[in-house]
Amino acid sequence: MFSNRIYCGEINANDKDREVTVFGWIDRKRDLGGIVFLEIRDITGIIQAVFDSSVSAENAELADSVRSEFVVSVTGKIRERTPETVNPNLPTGNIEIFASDIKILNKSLVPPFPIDIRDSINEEVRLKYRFLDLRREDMREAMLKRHRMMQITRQYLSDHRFIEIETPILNKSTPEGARDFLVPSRINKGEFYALPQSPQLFKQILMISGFDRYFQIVKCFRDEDLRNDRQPEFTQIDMELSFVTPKMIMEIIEGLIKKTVKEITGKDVNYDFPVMDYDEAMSKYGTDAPDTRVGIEIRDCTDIFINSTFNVFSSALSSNGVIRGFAVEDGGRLSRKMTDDYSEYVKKFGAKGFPMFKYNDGKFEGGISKFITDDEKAKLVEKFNLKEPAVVFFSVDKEAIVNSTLAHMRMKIARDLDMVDNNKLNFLWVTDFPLIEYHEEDKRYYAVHHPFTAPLPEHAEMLDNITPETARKMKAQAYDIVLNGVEIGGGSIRISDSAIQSKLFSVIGMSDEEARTKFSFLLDALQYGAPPHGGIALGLDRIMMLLLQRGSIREVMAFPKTQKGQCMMSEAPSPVTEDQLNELSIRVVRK
RNA sequence: GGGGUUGUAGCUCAGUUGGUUAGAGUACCUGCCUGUCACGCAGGGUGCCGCGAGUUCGAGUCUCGUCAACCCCGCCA
Repeated sequence: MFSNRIYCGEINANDKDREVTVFGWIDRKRDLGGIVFLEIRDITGIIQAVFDSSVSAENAELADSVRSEFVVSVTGKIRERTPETVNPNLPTGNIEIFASDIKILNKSLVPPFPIDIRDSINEEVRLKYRFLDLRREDMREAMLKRHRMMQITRQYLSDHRFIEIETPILNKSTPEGARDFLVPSRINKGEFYALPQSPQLFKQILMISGFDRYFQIVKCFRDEDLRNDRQPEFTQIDMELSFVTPKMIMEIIEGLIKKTVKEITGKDVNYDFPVMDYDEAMSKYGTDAPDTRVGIEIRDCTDIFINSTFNVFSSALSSNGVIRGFAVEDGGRLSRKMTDDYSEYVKKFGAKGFPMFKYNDGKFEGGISKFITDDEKAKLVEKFNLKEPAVVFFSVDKEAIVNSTLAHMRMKIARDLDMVDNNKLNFLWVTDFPLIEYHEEDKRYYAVHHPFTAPLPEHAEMLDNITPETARKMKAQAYDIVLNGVEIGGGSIRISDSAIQSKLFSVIGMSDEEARTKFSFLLDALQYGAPPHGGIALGLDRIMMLLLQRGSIREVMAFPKTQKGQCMMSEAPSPVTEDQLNELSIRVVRK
């Protein structure tokens, strides 16, 4: 019965006079009495079928009896529409099926929300009825393009000699980094697997095994709080290569990205991805993932105000703070209300305020301008290259707060003033991340990327003599790829010198025994002829989100979870039976 | 753990200063209609105003609490 099927969206004028049968859902019905139009939808698109009661009253009556989302088969002859009845809004709008038969294959309840229009519907309802939501145009497009991206990736990487190898989902827990999802072991009572945060250790093992280029499109799991670009399970395009430099990896990734962007969006990315080191990104943009679509840059003004008598500035400077700011050439569009709101808004970043002044016709006005000396004014004009009417904002606090505040406000103001070009795709490599970071509260160092990341060769000896200050200066062979201010991937060259590896472990406060219990198999393997190697992982969901210009990665995932990690459709997570718990020797403690 | 926004018909949303019978569009149901394509026309209200307390003669509206979704900080590479 289904063997002579043709897809709705694939019928065209060349099929004229052909008798076809389509199978699909009722997208819409227009009953004009003696004539009934049905729009039939399948995975490829929509086609109109016509039922004329003067040809078959029986068929027209049956067509009239269908409702939205009924599943039908329609048989008939393809014919061209007369010019005045062509629908230019429909890809198949120049033709239609002149139906000779219709069968109702299944009925449907009235759907809880419309399938046929691109209206924004409450996400809670969409997620509960995801099976219906996925029938809608936006989701269908997202799923088809996501499939396309995975196909391109597999083809491209295979062409570049990468081999796709699966790694375990049931894994060993390592308390470094994000929280693990744990899975109790029935056979080994009291013990747990962890779901992988990434296949990091296994892909390094594969290098040692001689598979010199590995890749995998793989689910990763992190039990952390959610955001619009963060889900507890997400998909990475993970890879690892032997005998490579960062430059080689970056070239391979650029090739893949450019091909993907072309296929998914039709756009050409005809520039080499700029490379910026971490220190420059932090000083100009206050973040390691700058959105370079916005030209506003941060400038350090600490030296200008070193002798300032303005209390806000002087007290911050006396407690080791910094003063940084940026200028917005706003053409007078920033209102008093907006700047007032901003000084409230910055509090979420830990800032106490958001001092500003306006620059107009060579004069400083409003805000803190009366606390600025003529000498300071001259220096500020030069520092920010002030010419046009502009507003200059400052942040004054500890460096981390200043960076965070300015990074966020730079983007917020740009969005408020409509200064962000949504058609741009600004890719950027950020390199030379710090290798380790000192945590004030814990009084210890942490690996910024992960503890197998190699330092820059010329910085390796700094490991012998680490202080919180020198730690900031020791850089890693680590690189992130950023698109429009979102980190879409990152990786590093790994340590293959066991002396450096054990030094690094000791610096981050991990004893040999501790390292051995956590990573024993990798440390063992590294002693059996480990090739120099490195890798990278791309966030598939985030890339799709950005390329399709969707507001969250949930829009490009078939079955995402809510912010509380729940699936509205299956209602996971859920309690389990006492028997199941007993079998696992687990008791739930209720608080 | 914290801050914010939202929650009224299946869906999208309005609802004034607290005022007596809670509305619009759409969907849905019934009928009419032979070239529609967001078809049109006529008729029909299908409601736990998220939930629970409180204030009040009276609460969709005010207060407190609570739940959920979303956004953000912390957290997370």
